[in-house]
Amino acid sequence: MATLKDVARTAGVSVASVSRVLSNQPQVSDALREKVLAAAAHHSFRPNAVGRALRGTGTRTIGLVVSDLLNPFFTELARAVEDAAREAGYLMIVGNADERPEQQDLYVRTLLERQVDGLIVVPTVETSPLLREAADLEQHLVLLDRPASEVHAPLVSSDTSDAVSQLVDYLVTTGRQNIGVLAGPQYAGTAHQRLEAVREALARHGLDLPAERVWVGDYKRDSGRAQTRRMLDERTTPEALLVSNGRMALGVLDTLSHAPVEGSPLPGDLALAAIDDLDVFTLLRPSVTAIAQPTRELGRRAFGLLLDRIAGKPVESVRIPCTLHLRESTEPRRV
Amino acid sequence: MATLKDVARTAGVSVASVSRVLSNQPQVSDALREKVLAAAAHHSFRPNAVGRALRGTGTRTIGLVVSDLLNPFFTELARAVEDAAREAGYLMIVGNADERPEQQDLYVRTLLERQVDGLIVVPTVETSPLLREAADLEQHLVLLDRPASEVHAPLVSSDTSDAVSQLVDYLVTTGRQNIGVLAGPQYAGTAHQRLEAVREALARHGLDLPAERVWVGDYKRDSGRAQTRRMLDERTTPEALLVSNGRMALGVLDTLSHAPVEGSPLPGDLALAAIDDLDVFTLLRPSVTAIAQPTRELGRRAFGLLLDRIAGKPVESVRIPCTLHLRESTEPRRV
DNA sequence: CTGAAAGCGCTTACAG
DNA sequence: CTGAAAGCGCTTACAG
Repeated sequence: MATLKDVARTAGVSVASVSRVLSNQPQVSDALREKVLAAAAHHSFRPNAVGRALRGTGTRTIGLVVSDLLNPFFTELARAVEDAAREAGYLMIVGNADERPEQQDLYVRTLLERQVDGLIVVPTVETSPLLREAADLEQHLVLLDRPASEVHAPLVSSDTSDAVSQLVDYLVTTGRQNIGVLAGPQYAGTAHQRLEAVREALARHGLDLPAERVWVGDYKRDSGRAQTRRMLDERTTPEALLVSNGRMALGVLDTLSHAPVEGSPLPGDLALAAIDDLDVFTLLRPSVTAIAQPTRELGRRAFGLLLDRIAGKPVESVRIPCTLHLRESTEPRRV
Repeated sequence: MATLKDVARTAGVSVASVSRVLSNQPQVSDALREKVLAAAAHHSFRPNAVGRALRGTGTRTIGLVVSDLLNPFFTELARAVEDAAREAGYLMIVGNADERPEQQDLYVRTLLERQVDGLIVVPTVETSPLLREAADLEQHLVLLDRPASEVHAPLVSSDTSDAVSQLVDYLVTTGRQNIGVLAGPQYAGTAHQRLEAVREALARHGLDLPAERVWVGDYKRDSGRAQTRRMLDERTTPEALLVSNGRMALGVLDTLSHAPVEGSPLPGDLALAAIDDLDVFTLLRPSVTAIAQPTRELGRRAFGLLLDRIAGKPVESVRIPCTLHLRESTEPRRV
């Protein structure tokens, strides 16, 4: 590949002049500009961003590390961050931690070494010494979706409590008091919050959430299947089940539709709702009630905060409320 | 951030020695190694990959530009490439062209400027001067999933013809001769191939595929909805419809399930099959027959070819066959 | 085994 | 308006 030097030689000018022309600096004569542009075109010159970055003007690159890129929620989140980044002239590099702390740290380390101008992380686990260190070393860091303890960085997350509260109100007032939860994994900061939101909403009706009505999965589809089998085996099926994320809900549905008893128990016997709204929920029969997260808004705000941090402005954590979509899967019994 | 120079100063040695220790070169004394490691730890030293890359040892980064990252097929494809890259010690940067040629070129240009060691592209359109130029300038380029004309680069793609042939055989021998196709957009190289595969399979049975039984969408869900409405309005519904990708099939299902006539026409009246197998197809009722692409294999092979190119080995294009999954949506009429 | 020095491709004060 | 020169952080022949 041709370099500035090559272009300078064919144009018969200095590399400094070539650099000025190609970076659109105003103080250059038209004659010089013309010579340089012709030479650049002749060489199919493409600037080397590595050289430029080393000089210290930043890399115009941000990193995004998500906990699981195959999860459609994170795919859409990544997409929102990417759109915002591209509009602002930044390139986004995504790393997929796949819910593995070592892999998360591998990406964080790699991205820092590549001198990204800032980093957005959906923490896989609640605690990471590397993230803590990065924040303390004044790296530009923004947390997204999930909190991470002792990491001094702003967090952009969704607030499920209002929507959960509306959902619980609806279930209880239509006769379902015996409500169970398929919660997310301990290590994910969101799992705990969502569980608490249900507990508080129930408490407002004077109801409690005993341990035998809480199952725990890992946010993947298979755990939805496994926990549902356990629930059916234990004959402890509640009247309504609130599933902490979308993919587990698919697993639940899959197992219910293959349950030993002919026919699906929905919605007659078991009302079902998910936190996290998937495209397909409207296609299934019964369609699935869900709490939709403000996904694109989350991504957009996270990038906004990061830009502010890079620009040295003060930033604060942000919480954005979710929306409840009532569908067939929570309709009251017909009796 | 601390640099090699800082570490050298505190260790009381030269930067060359620090570099040698930190890159695990063998010819260093234990005493020196110890001093350097201590100093590096003291500074929380993190090597600057930009400095290293400029020196000319490559960036250990590859770029992947996909035509639409929100399409689960490409998400999984990206994931497969990422896994292969990570295992080989490479970082992958994804760019999402969103089916827009200018955006594809933006990413290709940006990635080349950042000195990626190689580039894998799912071409949004059949032709791109920039891609052609990149290939001709000896950049390491591999095309994935879709061909691009006049671009001198190897292609890794899936071969649907066998699976389509099996599917058509099944439909015809079980009494469905009037077969229609919802094809993909002209600009995608795969769309044409898939349509031809159906045409050839039908020809083997002495059947043809007239223009009035071919609808054209853009691989997105909404176009599945729109074309289905057209089909219903025109009262030209065939006995079986083969949809060229998964998301359009979801749109078709959505519209059929809301069709004016009560009840879904599946599978009694209209057999449905998709090219591209989505997770949810097994959850829907009827479950949806699909031709599954060897997604992970495609991603893995593409990265393999790229590594070979980078290593200077000769590489050839690869085609990998698809697999047919017969499900309820193509079951013969019960009559 | 270790160090001094050159150089990767760029940008930007500093002169003129 | 233009050029010569320094320097970003690293690696690697070249000496010793």
